[in-house]
Order: sequence, then C-alpha cells, then structure tokens
Amino acid sequence: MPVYNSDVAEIFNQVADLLEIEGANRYRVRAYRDAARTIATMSRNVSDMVEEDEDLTELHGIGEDLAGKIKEIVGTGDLEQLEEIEQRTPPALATLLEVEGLGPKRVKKIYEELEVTSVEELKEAAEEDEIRDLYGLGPKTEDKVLEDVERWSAVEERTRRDVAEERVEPLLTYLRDLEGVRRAEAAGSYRRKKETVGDLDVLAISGKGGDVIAQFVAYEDVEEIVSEGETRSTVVFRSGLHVDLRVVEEGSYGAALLYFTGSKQHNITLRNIALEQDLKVNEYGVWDTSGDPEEPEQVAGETEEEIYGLFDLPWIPPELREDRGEVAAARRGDLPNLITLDDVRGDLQMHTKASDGRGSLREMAEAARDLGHEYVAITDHSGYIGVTQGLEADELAERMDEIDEMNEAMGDVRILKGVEVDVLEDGSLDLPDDVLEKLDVVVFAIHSHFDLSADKQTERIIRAMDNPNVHILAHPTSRQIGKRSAYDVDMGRVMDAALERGCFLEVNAQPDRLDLDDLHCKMAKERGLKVAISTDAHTQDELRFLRYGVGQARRGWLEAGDVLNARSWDDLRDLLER
DNA sequence: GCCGTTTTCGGCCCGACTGTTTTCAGTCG
Repeated sequence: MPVYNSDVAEIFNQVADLLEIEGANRYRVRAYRDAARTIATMSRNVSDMVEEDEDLTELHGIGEDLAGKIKEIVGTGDLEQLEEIEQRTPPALATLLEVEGLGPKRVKKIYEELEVTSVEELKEAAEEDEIRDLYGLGPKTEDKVLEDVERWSAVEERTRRDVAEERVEPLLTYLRDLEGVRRAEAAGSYRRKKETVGDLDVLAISGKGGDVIAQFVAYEDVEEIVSEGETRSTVVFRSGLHVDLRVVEEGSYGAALLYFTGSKQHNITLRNIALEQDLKVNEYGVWDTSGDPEEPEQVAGETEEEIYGLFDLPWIPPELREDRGEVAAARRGDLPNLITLDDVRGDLQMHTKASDGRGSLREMAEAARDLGHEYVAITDHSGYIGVTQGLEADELAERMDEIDEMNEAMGDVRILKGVEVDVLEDGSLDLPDDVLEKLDVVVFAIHSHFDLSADKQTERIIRAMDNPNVHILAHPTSRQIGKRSAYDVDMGRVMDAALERGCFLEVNAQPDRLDLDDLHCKMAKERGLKVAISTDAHTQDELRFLRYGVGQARRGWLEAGDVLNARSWDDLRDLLER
C-alpha cells in the first residue's frame, strides 16, 4: 500500500494532539506539527525519498528522530509510538480539540474528571451542566461548547473564495465609508488568494477603535457577536462566516497588514530573522530592543515594504507567504515575477449553447473581446457524457465552418476551433483522429470512472496523451472543493509524461475547482511544464473567473512564461505543434 | 524534538480577549 505525504502528516498531527493533551513539552509538540506541515506541503513524495535512501534530515524540521519515524511509517503504514500513546490517552480526545473554546488543558480536565472521551459524551456532559462545575470553567464556557457542538455537523468549515468575496467586498465598502476610517482591507488567507477561507480577517485604520468596532458589530450581515474589544472584534455573519476586525493606527498599518495576512508560518520565519537583529516584530511595528528593553524604539511599521526592507528583503507578494521557501528566495533575489491578470491574452476552455453552455458562439466571443482577450478557444463537449449534450463528429464539422465565418465577420478576436473531448475508461478518446486533427486546441478530460486505482487512472491519462492530437488536460484531478475529492492519480508521472509528449495541464479557474491546485502548479513549474489558465466558462459572466485561476497560479509561483495563454496566438500555435 | 554568522545547550513568536479569577490561565490567531 502506498504511503502518501498526507498519511505521514496525519499520524504526526495525531501524535502532537495527544501529546499536547497529556501535557508534554509544548516545543516537542510543535516539532511534530512542524514536521507534519513540512511533509504535507512539499511537492515531492516522501516515500520516494525513503525508497531512494535520501537524507530526510535535510528537510526543514526533520531531525534524526523524526526521520526514523517517517521511515517506520513509510515501511509499515503505522507508528508504534502512536499506538503506545493511544493506550494511555483515548484517540478521540484529539477531536475534542476542534471544539471552540477547548484546548489541551481543558480537554485533559474534562477527560480526567468527567471521563468524557468523545464529542457525544461532551454534549451529554454539557447538557447535564457538568462542565460548569469544573474549576476554571463556568456556565459561559459550557454554553459555548454546547453551541459549537450542536452547530458542528451543520456548518461547513471553510468558505469558498468566491462566496467569501461576495460578502467581503460590500463589508469593505461599508467600513471605508465610516467616519474616521482611513483604510479598510481584507488580510488573512483571503489576501493570500487561498481557494477557501476559514475566518475572514479585516483590518481598518482609524484613530478611534471603539467607534469603528461599534459600527462593525452593527453591520447588517452580523448575526452574532463573539467578542467585542477596543481594537478587535469577532462576529459571525448570517452565512456562518466568522469575521475578525482589527483596528490599528496609521503608523502600524504595514505591520498589522503583514501580521494579519500571515501565513502564521511566514510570520514566524520573519520574526526569527528579526530576533537575529535584536528587533521585535508585532502587529504594531518593528521595535529595536537593543536599548532599554522596557521601552523599545519603533523603527518601522507604516508599510510592508519598509518592514521587509529592514530585513534586507524585497516585498513578498501575499500569495507566496506560505513558508514554502519564499523568504530564502527573496534573500537570493530570486522571487518569481508572478503572472498577473493583465498578462493573460486569451482563454482556452469555454462552452456554448451547442453543448451545456448558455451563450451563443458570437456572445461568448464578444464577451471575451470586451475583456480584452486576443483569442478564445471554443471547446464544447464531445458526445460521450449524455448529460452535457455533447457534439458528435458531424456537428463539430458544421461548427468549424461557423467559426470560420465568425472569424471573418468579427476580426478583432480570434476564435480557435476546439473541443473538450472525453477520455474513456481505457484511455481512448471519444472522437476520431480525423476530426481531432483539424482542430486548433484539443482539451481532454476525465468525466467518468473516478474510482480507478491510482495506477489505472495514471495509465489511462497517459494513454490519452499518447494520441498526438490532444493538447491540454482539463481539471487534472477533477476535485470539486467541498464536494468531491481528487481521484487517485500519480501526478508526478502524469506531469513527466506530459512533458515528454509536449502536452500541457490546465489550471481550471472555476472557483469550485481551481484544479491544478497551488502545490501542483509549483510542482509543474519545477519540472518546466507549462500550464493553461482556463475559465471553463459556461456563461459570458464566467469568463471573469480568470482572476481565480490567476490567483491559484500565483500561489503556485507561476510567471507569465509558465502560462500558455500569456502568449500571443503565433507563439502559442508553435507550442501546440506536437 | 529541532536547531545553530553568538550556541551541540538552551532556547523555541507574541499579544488580545474571555471567563474565571481576586491577579491570571487558557485559548486563539
């Protein structure tokens, strides 16, 4: 059985949770979490590294001990240490840590004094008013626990980026219009352009915190006020989205923006650099601690650029702030020049009424032209999947004539002849070669048999790429955020095969797909494999989804040169020759 | 448990808020 990075990370996180409840040294606990994170976010497969006998201690946060444990997990699928811990401490206690207001200390207390080991028992204990009698806890904590447990199953944990966007932008407008507010921005994972956000972090500059907070909690979308202080408040929107507002003074704006944008790990890395220079970074600024430690002197804080500059670093774009090597790259002067929406010159996947889209050929082309695109590929579905009413070969031929006429009529945007052809279970394609070879762009996709083994799925995709007529693998893992997980596939092999055959992978910009994800984008870049950022639009409005795809590509360190459709049609056409 | 242009030992980010306290621990981000 293959051991994936996520398996190793999960075991380490479980060890960390249980050790923490047992009251182990917090830095030891953190070491397990750091290691889990390193393994989970690296683009290589750790079991490959073990197999090739590479030195695991080269990895950040992995020393001799954890390297040995990784080898054990890769070899056996389990960790003996975890089994031993689970003899002492019930594994389900780790789940209780996820309940709001419960940390390791309280979980330990509730377990030891009330023998609670599961969420169900926790709920019962709270309903029997047993929690409030414990020393250090009280009725409010008990109520909060009960409320959170009851809400748990109903609420989805993270909010998709587009859904968050719909609520953030009006809130920012509201805040900016308040008296005394000079700026308001969303920070956090939203600013880092993550595909989903947990809580939403919003920052406002104002001299008078209390007033702004009072107006914030009175905002129309607020359903519940979780906390309300002088400079900080947390509320829950009607949609269930948690929103944090922090109010800071102008001189601290850059420091606060940096701090609340995160990621946490990025900030920790910066703070450690600061410590080497006798500087302290907090959300109010950067402070020189070499003089009187009681009264440090503020040396920066108004802008992010100024703060990075103190550490001899260029400003690092928020999308890169994930502690995935961006600080080291910045130090070397080696930060990528990230692709922007303006760099994109066309769109290589969209649908019309001819299959499951809503706009006509002309409507889609005109909408794309209005966005400034130089070219668009019309890629209606092939016939295999009944629900999407795909095109048969003869219909596709008619379509090509139509496109020729439209190109002559319009002139200001080039319409490319394309298709999104289905890959059948055995890796063959749903349209004959003599049809495919006449097209400018052949997008190929998996829409069925998601449950094949990783080996079979990988072989299936590679076999499809063996056909010299295909160009771009659409939504390469077929995951749908919050709905369907990626199918099992060896993405490294798929990428290598694409590179050998002159094929490309897509970053599908639909906000519920964003597939390839950020780590896969980075993986492609490291191999020198180019990607297309395509909207897969089914309506004219969806052509604007490009911004989500660009956001994901930026998180994956991609530059204009890594992206097919950041090229002119002439250059792109050369690349599509196989 | 990890790590090192001070260090192989002694550190490991730091402040706000809440609820429970009677001066602060626990949790959170």
